[in-house]
Amino acid sequence: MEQEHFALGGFPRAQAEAPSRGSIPLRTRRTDVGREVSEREHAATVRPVVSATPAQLASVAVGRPVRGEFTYLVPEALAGNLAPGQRVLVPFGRGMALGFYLGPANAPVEGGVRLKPIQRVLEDSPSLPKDLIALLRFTAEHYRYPLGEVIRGALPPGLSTAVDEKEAKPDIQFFVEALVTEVPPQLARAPAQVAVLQYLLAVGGRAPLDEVTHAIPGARETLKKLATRKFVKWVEVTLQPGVREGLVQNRPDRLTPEQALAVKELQGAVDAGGFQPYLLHGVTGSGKTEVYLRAVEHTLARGLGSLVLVPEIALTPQLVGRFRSRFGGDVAVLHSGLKDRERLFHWQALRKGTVKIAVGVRSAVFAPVEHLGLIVVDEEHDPSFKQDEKLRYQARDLAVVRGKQASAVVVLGSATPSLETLQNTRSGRYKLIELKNRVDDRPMPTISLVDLRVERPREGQVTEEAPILSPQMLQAMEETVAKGQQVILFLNRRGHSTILLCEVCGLSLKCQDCDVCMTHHRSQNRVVCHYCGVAFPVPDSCRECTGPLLKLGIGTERVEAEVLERMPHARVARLDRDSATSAEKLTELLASFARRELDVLVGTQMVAKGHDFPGVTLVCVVMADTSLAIPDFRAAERTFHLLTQVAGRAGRGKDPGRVLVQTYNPDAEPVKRMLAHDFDGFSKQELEWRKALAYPPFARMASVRLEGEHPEQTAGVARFLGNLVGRHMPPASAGVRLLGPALAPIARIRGKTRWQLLLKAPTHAALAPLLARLEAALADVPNGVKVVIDVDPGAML
DNA sequence: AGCACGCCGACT
DNA sequence: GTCGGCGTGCTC
Repeated sequence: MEQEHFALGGFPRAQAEAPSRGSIPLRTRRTDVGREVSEREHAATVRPVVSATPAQLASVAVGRPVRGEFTYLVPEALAGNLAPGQRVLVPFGRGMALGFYLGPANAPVEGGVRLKPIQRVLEDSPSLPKDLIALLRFTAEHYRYPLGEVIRGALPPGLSTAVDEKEAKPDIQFFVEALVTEVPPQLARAPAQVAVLQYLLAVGGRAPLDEVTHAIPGARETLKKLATRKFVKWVEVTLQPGVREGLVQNRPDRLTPEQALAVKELQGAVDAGGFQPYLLHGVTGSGKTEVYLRAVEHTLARGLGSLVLVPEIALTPQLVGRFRSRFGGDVAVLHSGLKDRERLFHWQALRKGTVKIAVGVRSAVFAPVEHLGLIVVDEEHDPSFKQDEKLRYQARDLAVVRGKQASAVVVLGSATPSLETLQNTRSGRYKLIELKNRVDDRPMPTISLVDLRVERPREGQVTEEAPILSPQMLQAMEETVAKGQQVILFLNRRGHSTILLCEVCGLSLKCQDCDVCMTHHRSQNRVVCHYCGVAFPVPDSCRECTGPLLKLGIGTERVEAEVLERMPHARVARLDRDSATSAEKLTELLASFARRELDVLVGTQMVAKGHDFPGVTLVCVVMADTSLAIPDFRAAERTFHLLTQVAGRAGRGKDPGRVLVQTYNPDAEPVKRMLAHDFDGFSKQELEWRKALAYPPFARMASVRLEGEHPEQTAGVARFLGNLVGRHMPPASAGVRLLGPALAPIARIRGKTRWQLLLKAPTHAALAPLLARLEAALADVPNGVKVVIDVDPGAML
């Protein structure tokens, strides 16, 4: 408001605004005919006559964190040579900046700015294809992020700096190829070589060297040994279409009737051309991946490109392997481990159309796949599709937008679809394809409940030694291991005990800088804050009153310890962020479990994701309650997803699976419904609840998060922004609601006070003007307070 | 993000 | 009296 007044010179709005629209920034000038015209008019009437071409003005996104597009003059030498999507060098501020030519600008800039000319063009053919420009523009607009930064972030590092075009070095890539079809017995005493060879065989016998060395550390040396023993050979491959002979050996001949129908439907849609979104709702183990593969195969045969998004490559090596083994060099696998040069190479290969399939994590939604015919989002409900820093985009949502812009078929696949996608299907926007049965008629696992209120009486004392595995669970584990089958134990909390409570004064040990309890990690003999990472030796008494500390709340470390104690003969490992410290460690642990070198795997949600371990016949949920109490409107949905996904790890091989769920809340909706395999019932109920309270998918949200050193100042800014929203609130009929400002659920992290505001509205369009206001107001926020706007937020924490 | 301009403390 | 602290503001 203050700013508006200042800009308008204190005139009453009505008087000041009308003339300002057209003429404020324009000086007048005298023309040949002696008539006074404004510069705007001058530009419009005289310039085309004086100099030849009308398209002398270029709209350019500058690769700096500044909002909006900038207008530049097109030097005569470049006129006609510019193509949208080209990287250009532009004078910006005092120096030069990387820019992206977006197209001709139609009007000169207001405010009497003297335009500067584009310095030069950095490449002959545009790095950005046209349809990507549209997607990136949408992204910048929707998620309120500077367009130049959005573009720069989408490009591989080699293209996101102002250097001249460079061809990615290798048009060849090193592959390694297995010369045997199974692990030869003479390797029995060389586990490293076995591991590498097994990886190679698992992905179809051939893989890029980089991929293998990324998956298995030290594989380079191991491969050299294998090569001298003639078990593998090195191949130089020119990445061009048609290098996939002999790569289709794991293609099943038969599909289930459901799969066949799904494939037929998708192939038909690809043939028909045009935008068509689908939800592929298939129970765990129903063979969704094979449906994707067939659809991609068909799309490729039509000469069209495919884009496949997966939640986390490290957790889905099998899926990547299947794409690799089916399509060989026609696939670009885009993951975080790529080196700059590889990234650039893949980008250019896709851009040139020599590689037509991209498989990757959320950022791959911006991969320059040419002639896009099909987009697949696997495990579409997975929260990792939402980026939680900088540009806070939802890759699954952008995939649908991209599909629409490119007139492509979009397949969102999941066993537990998000309620957003489900609602889009119910409303008829997406078509539904269902896979209700598992492949080979494998039964769904049987699920049974252990009511901890009954099964684990407190016996009058709560101690560190109180058992956490019920007799039923232990017995089931014993039976399973005795049969040579495998067990997964799931608990979504790290550490040994999660609360250290003083027996005398009742205070629990909290982090000094964060508003959370410290977790005891016994293996490190330390207490750790899971938010800021601070750690120190376990205190033996209360900080306040020196009373003795009680260790409450269980984590995976404690579960592991108990399994080791109760089943000393079993081979046990733990999989969580503490044990899988690197991507390599993680793959190694998973591979080791897959090779059945372990009987029991204890883990956090890392064990829940799409793994395919045929040996697992028992899944135990140690405590289903951990994610129920989180103050987030999606807590129930998350819990249901997590439980269903982890249960889905059971019985994927020839032996039937079973699931045991321990809980203190057997009547909680997600627990009850998961037990009954009742996805429809759960989602119906949950959707009703969301509708009643106007939460997504029946509303759009944006959250404004503040974080600041000084509690008072931060609170002040939160109130300021709250007032600002209040003043610009549209009429009540628009249905926009402001919740807060309020202290965030975790009010302090790393010593910074946190506040948040939540905006809800029936549509994003109703929200957009408010967000624009907020964004403009951020300039007035003092430096000590950081504010971010999160459009379509994932978690509320 | 850079890189200015711009008003208040310790130094030749 | 100057050198310089980093607080706001702009970059076509």
